[in-house]
Amino acid sequence: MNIGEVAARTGLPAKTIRYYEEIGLVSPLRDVNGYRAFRESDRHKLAFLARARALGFSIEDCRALLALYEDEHRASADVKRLAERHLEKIEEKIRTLEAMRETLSELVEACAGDHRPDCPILKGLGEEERPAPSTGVA
Amino acid sequence: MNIGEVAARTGLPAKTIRYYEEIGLVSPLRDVNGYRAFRESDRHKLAFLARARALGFSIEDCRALLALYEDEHRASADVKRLAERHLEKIEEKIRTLEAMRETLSELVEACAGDHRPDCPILKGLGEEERPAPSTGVA
DNA sequence: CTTGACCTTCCAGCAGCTGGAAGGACTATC
DNA sequence: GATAGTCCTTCCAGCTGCTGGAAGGTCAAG
Repeated sequence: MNIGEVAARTGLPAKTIRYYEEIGLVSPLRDVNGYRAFRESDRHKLAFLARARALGFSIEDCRALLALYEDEHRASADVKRLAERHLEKIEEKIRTLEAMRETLSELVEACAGDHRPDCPILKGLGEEERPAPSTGVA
Repeated sequence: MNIGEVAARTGLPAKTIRYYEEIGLVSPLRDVNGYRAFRESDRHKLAFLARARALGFSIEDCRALLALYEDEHRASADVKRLAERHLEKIEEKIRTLEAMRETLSELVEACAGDHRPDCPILKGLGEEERPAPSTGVA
């Protein structure tokens, strides 16, 4: 199987597959003409990688997952630990993004979006943080 | 004001401030000793940038926002458009991450996480996509 | 024999910093 | 005046995970 076919069947760009070989995630054989010769097992590994990447696992996590995948004597606890840590990172990212969305959508809603220069978005970005937003009652 | 003080007051690392100068986001003066001499306006700009970056705006968006900020004849519509586009990207990212979280948390929950090798997470990653999950009824 | 689609390697670049080396400048203390 | 410690400077390299492009080899069809 040449790289083009593997690319088509895994959905990974050929460039990416070459890169994965370079960093040692797959090791296809070589034909006499120098072309990479992928076995079924290579294609399978690449498909595994594609799915792990699609779940947001880092390359190093993928490497670890692949090693566990190939290790018949693995403990599922090791896999689970890895996945849980990743899940937490995802949740953390979601929280960060939701905070951004919250702030940003407030600003956007407050902005007239017309020809005038007054703009709560720029105002919000330009303002020094307030020491304490008191109610004005001493 | 030296870079250290600006860093402390904006929360930006000195390295980042130097980088922002390099890419033309700020242009502090220089003392005779070669040290950067930040004016209040520089500090203000950097604080603006820090907040815009914290909302996830790209550097190029920040550059545009800064230009609008400094332009008294801007139209708030331009700012709003930029912010809305960014908001959409954030929402897109959130959706992607939530899909990941969904899939991943299902896998994690299904995994015993013990000493045995059987692991739904690895199984999920290793499986070829099904042609059609029929009910078995022909 | 040429065309075109494939494949190869290598090098550069993206974003947005971050780390480290090597060295100058300033402040305080002895 | 020497020394120590902290600040500042520049420059270069590296991080993640690819992606694009140049220059060239290979193969199948006509």
